[in-house]
This record gives sequence, structure tokens and C-alpha cells, in this order.
Amino acid sequence: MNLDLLLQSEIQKAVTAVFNQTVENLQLQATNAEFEGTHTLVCFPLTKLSRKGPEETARMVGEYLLANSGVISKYNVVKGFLNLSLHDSIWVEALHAIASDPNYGQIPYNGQEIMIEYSSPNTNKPLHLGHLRNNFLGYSVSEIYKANGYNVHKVQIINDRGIHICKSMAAWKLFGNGETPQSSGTKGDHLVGKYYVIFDKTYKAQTSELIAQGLTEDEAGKQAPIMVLASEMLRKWEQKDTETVELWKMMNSWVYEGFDATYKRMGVDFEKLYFESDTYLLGKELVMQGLEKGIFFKKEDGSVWVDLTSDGLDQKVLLRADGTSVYMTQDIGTAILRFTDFPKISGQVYTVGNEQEYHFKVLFLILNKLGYEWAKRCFHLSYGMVDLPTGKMKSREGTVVDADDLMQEMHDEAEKQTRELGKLEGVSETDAQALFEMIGLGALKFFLLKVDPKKRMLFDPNESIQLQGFTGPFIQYTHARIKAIVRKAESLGIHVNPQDLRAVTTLEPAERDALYLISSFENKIREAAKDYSPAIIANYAFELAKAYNQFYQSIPIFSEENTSKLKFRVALSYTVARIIKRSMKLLGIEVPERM
RNA sequence: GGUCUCGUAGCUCAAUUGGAUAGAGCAACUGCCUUCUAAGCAGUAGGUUGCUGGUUCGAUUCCAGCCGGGAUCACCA
Repeated sequence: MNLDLLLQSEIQKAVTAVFNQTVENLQLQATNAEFEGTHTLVCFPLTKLSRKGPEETARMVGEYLLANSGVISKYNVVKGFLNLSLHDSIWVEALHAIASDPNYGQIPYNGQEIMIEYSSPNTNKPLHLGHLRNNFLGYSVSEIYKANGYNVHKVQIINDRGIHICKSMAAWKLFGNGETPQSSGTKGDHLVGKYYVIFDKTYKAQTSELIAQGLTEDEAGKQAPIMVLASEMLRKWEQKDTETVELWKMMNSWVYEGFDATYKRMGVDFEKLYFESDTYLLGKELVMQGLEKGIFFKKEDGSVWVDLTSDGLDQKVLLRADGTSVYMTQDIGTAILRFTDFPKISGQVYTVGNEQEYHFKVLFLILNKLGYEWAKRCFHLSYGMVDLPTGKMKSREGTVVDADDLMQEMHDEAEKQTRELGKLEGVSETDAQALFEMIGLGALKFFLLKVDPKKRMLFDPNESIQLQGFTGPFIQYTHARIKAIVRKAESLGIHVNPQDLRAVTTLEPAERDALYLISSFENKIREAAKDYSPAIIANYAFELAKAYNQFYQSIPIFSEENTSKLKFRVALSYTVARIIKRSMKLLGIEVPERM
């Protein structure tokens, strides 16, 4: 039962009856806490058909509902707002329906498939804080789409070739002395990242020396020996030189081993990985075809371009004069390959930072020009950068927050605070460690997901390890506390079956508040998908936990003498726990049975 | 400079897409553990929503112009 739909139809009936007119879009919203009621009809828009003042209009609708609808128990009018109270039996019925539905929070399969790309790192350095936002966001949006009835394919493109990895390779060749993850005990992605940093330092030293010798900045940049080596490696790689390819394979394999560990700890996964080294040539052919069809044009030097001036954009290069492909070319190829690999997908979502908005605007326009009708169903899930209190993260200045380090710090902080609270009696060390991990990562994920993805956000380390207030652990704690109630009910031999609930006829305000939120869960799931926003789920889960805590604090359960009410409250608690768990699952966050 | 984007309490974020007296958390202050887990609850204080106009019953939201951040406009990815 969907309360909103029920109310909509009741109100539509009322409007038809009272004003002899039909209305399609009703503005129904939650009632402000200061007024009585749960649902509010905004009546200003109705004054056009009622041809009466807003208050009079509201009163007439309210009066009709009270007299003719079995749903409304009371109403009041404040200005043009009609505040409605529902019969408690409606709320009881709502809980009954939800408690009887094991799939509440999972909207039935809608027959649609969708692809969601996220993560997509370069393979020359380890993952950092920015990747965490990307991964948690992409994973969560995937879960949200699954909950909306979509068949979701999670993929990523790994940028495994190019000058960036050659830089690490060059530095390792010069300074590595054969160092491996095994020989040094360093995680593979960190080891490769270390040589990327060494490259950068060496490169800077060499260029400034060359500049001191009288070269221009441009010349020095190109002639620095280590850069010459890296460029040579890139060339050799493209010519499939055995030694270079072997080195490339070895170092990439180190990175993948490291990434796998990081992804595992983050709790994210992928159905299929695309590698740039496999796909970078694909786009070329398609561009050549486009050239033949006259969609693109060639300049005198042989480079191929697309003209987007009629779309308000510039000209964009697609193939260099030497015939090699650029980033855009690869993305064209990859996009088309994906629709070939997954012919049933209706669209594609690219989880990529907002600094690439222009790029995707261009990409989608090109795909459209090439005649792919699905181009308009490609969506750039553009999210804002993560700033630090010290400003922007800059890898060159060593201000990046490493993903592995951060996850460990969150774990350690969760451990510290949990031990201080002395909550680990009778808990084994293994279970305790699992709990710290759950809390630490829960805090981190929630912190990054509670903000609207579109917005740039600030990552304050001190705030992120908070476990009180608007945080993941607050919600996890609420869940754990409810589970204690459920266990107690079981130990007392109290078993609730949905039929028992109907024996309850009156409710407390705190119970209604919780029920209001419970019954709006699926609307939130839809809204979150429509907006690609886990923040909507995060805010919802927090609201629900808060509402439950108010109930928990003000209304006794086991000392209640009325057995029906007692059972009702146990069922309400259990349902809240279920929905909290489900909501958090949509964010990729686990919840504990006790903490 | 062109295009895009953001500006809300001391700080970090919300605001049902144009609705009520703009809400939470943190930080500060005051209460509540003999009762189901106090990682909790209740309360106090904190605002000219960057500024100026406009659109209308009604604007944080839409429009215009300023002010101030950020992104982007590479034969980089």
C-alpha cells in the first residue's frame, strides 16, 4: 500500500466532488512539526478552480474528506495549507503491509538494463580520497538502481597505457635495482606510485639543470633524459617491443594486485573490466568511418577533427596528425564496444568528476552525430571535487590523502573510541576487529555519501572520524540497539505475526512519526535513482534513525501491559531495523547486530 | 576573456524541485543512566539565504546585473 497514492486519489475525489473539476498534480508534502497532522495539501494552486480564497478552498476539501473519506481523522487549515491527520487504523495497516512484505525496499524488475561505470583509475599510482568518493558513489548508485528494478552492469575502464605508466617504468628502470612488492614488502600500487614520484623529482631536477644551461622551459621539458626515456618506452610499447611490454605487464600486475586489495576493503566490485590497452585502437576505425561519411573532417596536416561550432562548442581533435588516438577517440570506441557487449542496456552512466563535463558533452554529441540513438541515454554522473581543509589535493605537493591509509585510520579510530566506551565485553578479538572495520568504513562511506554528489565537498579528517550525530555509526548504533530489543523479545518468547498488529487501535505521536518515514522509503528509493543521489538515502536513513530514537526514548516496550501494543512496538522496531539495514546496504554500508 | 558551476548559523551540510516562522549535525551552554545499549534523548543560543533589482498570492529556489570562490576552453588523460 502506498499512502501517498491513496491520499492523492482520495483528494482528487474530493476536489472533483466539491469543485466539480478534475486536478492532476496535487502538491502533497510532509506537515511541519509545529502543526498537527502528517500530510499537507498545498491549496494555493487549487484556488484557480475553486475560485475561492486559499483558506476557504482548504476548508472545503478538508470538510469533504472528513465526511466522506475513511482515511482522514482530522484536519486543520493554516493559511492555504490543509493539514491532514490519518486514522490510526491506516497507519496500523501500513505497518501490517510492510511487515508482511519481505521485499519492501525492492521495486520489482522493470525489464531494463543499465550500465554504470565508476572508479576507472590510472595505473601509475595508488587510489586516493577522490577515488573513494567516486567508488562509493558509483557503487551506491548501482545499488540504488538495482533497488529500482534495473538489471545493473558495473564496469570500469582501466587506463593502463600511456605516458603516465611509462614514467613509473622509466624511473623503476633507472633507480629500481629490481625492487618488487615481494622484495620490499610494499603494496604493488604503492610501489609503482613511489617510482612515479621519483620520476617527477628527477624530471624536475633535470629540467631546471637544462634551463640553467640556457635551454627554454619547453626545450628542457622535452630533452630531460628521463622524459626522453619515458617517451621512448611509450613508442616501443606501441611497437610491441618485447622487453618494454614485459616490464609494462609486470608493473601493471603489481598495481592490479594492490587495487584488488583496496577494492576488496572498500567493498566495491565490477562485473567487467575494460582495459584501455585493449580498446584504444577501436575508436580509430570508427573515426575513419565517420570521416568517410563526412561527419568529421581532415586538416592539411592529416589530423582528424569534429566541428561542434553549430552546437555552441569548438572544434575537437579526434586523431593526431601521426594517426595516434587521443582520449576522446578511445572513449568513442569503448562506448560502442560496451553497447555491443551488452546489447540490452538502455543507457550508460559515467561516474566521473565534474572537471570532465566538457569532455562528456562532446563525447555524447559525437556519438549522436555518428547515429547512435542511445547517445541521448548516456549520462555523465558528474560529482564535485573533494577539498581538504588545507585546500585542494595536489599529488605533486604530497597533499593527497591515500585511500589505504585513510581506511586504516578510520578503522583505528573506530577501535580507539569503541574501546574507550568499554563495549566489548564477551566479544572475541576476531569479532571486535570486524566491528571496528564495519564502523570505520561505515563512518567514511557515510561521510562521503551524505553530501549531494554534484557539490564540491570538504573532507575534514577530524569531522570524518566523528561517530556521533549525522554519521554512519549513529545509524549503525540505532540498528544494534533495535537488534537488542528483538533478541530480548525472542528470549521472552514474544513472537509477532502480522495479524497481531491489527489489534492495535491507537498510536503515540512518536510511533506515527516513525511510520510516516517507514512508509515513504520506496519513494525515497525512486527519488534517489532519479537524481543519482545516495545523499537522499543517507539523509533518509538519518531521519529514520532519529525518529526511532525519539520513540525509543519516550515509549517503553517491555513494560507495556497491553500485549497488542507491546507486540506492535516490537514489530515497529524490527521493521525500522530492516529498513535501516536496507538503506545502509544501498550506500554500501554494513550494520552490526551489536556495538 | 568565453562557457559552466557554487555562495544558506562560527564550521560541515539540508530544505519535498516555487510553498508555512529556512532545518540538522558539530562546536558552546543546561538537564536526563536503579528502567529495552547515554555512539542516545530533551532543551537554550546561533540567520538581512553574497549584494541589488525583477517576475507573483508566495523566491534560498526562476530571470537580469554586480561581488567573491571553483572548473573548463590541449594533437594531456
